[in-house]
Amino acid sequence: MTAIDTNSWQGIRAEVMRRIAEGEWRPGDLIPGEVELADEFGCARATVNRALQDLADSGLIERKRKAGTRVTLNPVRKVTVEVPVIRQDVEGRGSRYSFDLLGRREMTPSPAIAAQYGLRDDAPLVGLWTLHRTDGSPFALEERWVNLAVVPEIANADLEAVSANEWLVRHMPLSRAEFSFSAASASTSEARLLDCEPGAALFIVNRTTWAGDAPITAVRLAYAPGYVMETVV
Amino acid sequence: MTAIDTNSWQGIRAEVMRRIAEGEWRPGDLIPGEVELADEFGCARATVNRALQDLADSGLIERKRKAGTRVTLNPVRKVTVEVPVIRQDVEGRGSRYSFDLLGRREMTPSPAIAAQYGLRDDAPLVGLWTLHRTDGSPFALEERWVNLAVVPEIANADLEAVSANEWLVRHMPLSRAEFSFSAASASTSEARLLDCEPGAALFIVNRTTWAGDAPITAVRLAYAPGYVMETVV
DNA sequence: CTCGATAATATGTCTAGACATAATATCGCA
DNA sequence: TGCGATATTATGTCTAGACATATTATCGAG
Repeated sequence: MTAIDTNSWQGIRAEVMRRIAEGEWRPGDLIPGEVELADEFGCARATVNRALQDLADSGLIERKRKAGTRVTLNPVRKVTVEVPVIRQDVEGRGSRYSFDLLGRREMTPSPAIAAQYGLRDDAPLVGLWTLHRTDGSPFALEERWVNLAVVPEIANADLEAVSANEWLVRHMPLSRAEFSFSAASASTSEARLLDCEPGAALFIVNRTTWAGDAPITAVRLAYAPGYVMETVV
Repeated sequence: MTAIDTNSWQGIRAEVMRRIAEGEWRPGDLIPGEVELADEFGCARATVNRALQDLADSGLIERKRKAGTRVTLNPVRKVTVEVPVIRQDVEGRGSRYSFDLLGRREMTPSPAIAAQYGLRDDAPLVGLWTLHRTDGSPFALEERWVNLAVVPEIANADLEAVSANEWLVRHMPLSRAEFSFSAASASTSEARLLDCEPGAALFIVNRTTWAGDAPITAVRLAYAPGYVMETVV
């Protein structure tokens, strides 16, 4: 028998999930307190606590001090997706990765960009346009700007050899990132580069990476038609 | 001073994040072991463990028994997004929610659907088409099928009064769901219903909900142009 | 030198008990 | 009755110690 022992926190989590899944505890219900469950499962309260905290993190239950724990009314709200580094995304599908650096331009932010990221309008930026390929075919089109005030060294980097993304990962400390996902129609130039019809629906990922208050880099990735992003368990 | 006490697990997490963010510990580096950190911070090892586990969950560090803990090489991979119930999404933006039930049809699965979900080809399904509105304007178009073998009662439900989604939330126990996100061009009928140009790029969310091995319902949501899904902190 | 058994080690988890904290319930007073 | 102070309670967190487990390092035999 490979069943999970019921007095491990994962076993308790599974049992609580089962009771919720089978309707024993219904959405909105108050479930027994930690001491009661610990008693039932014959384990320490801390173990029950670990299990319930995990379930609360995943949004299945809601907990409040003194008020107790209840099953969430609107179940699936938080979802985790993986936004892979493109190279790994491609290679993970068993294909060969390559990229073309299409263009590179020193620039200052447009008023909209300057306002959005709190940059001075004479802040030095580098704009980079890259086409990522899978087995030679277009995979995603990347439009990126990098804040030279924060990362001046990138001005001298050989971005033909290493993609800007990988360069930044290797040279900058980790930091906070914000993502958004949307859809957009391919412009004529995007269509040409991605080898699709103008107006085709593209999946768009925007990512901004920050170091403290200063934005390091902002990226817009337009995936070739057919790209699907899936949730992980 | 509202600074977080350094010997609470959240304080330790913050300190570890700071050391990573400021480059003290660089991507790929091995960081000190739990006992060493516990000693440095003057707390129990379990407290350090809690902090590091949390950071590992968020993908900032990677941990292996005996091998130790190191800073992740490819920082931002796991991202959490909220996929709200549409009514709450609309009302959360301060708008009035309404919906039209466009159509409803008893059906059996197409061969593709049957294969995908492991259904018999004579399994009874209900197909539902709904237009969700925000302040009267089209917001999202929903195409849904419900597995009548699992939820026979929905055949008699008044789905003009309560949307199918809310009915299911209220009557079915919570269960596992799978999501995918993509982009698609609006068909002529979709364009008419969503009040946009045919071919416009639509953001698509697919969701399948399972009870054990049996799929309960599958939904395809096509959002009106302009919809952006953002990550939560 | 290679391979398999064994030792060493960092993380994973559990326990029992304690105190902290937030939110609710209740009581007493005006 | 209304309201503020107080008690109660469920969860949140920490500790010190113990044992479990995965993985790596090492050592010995062939």
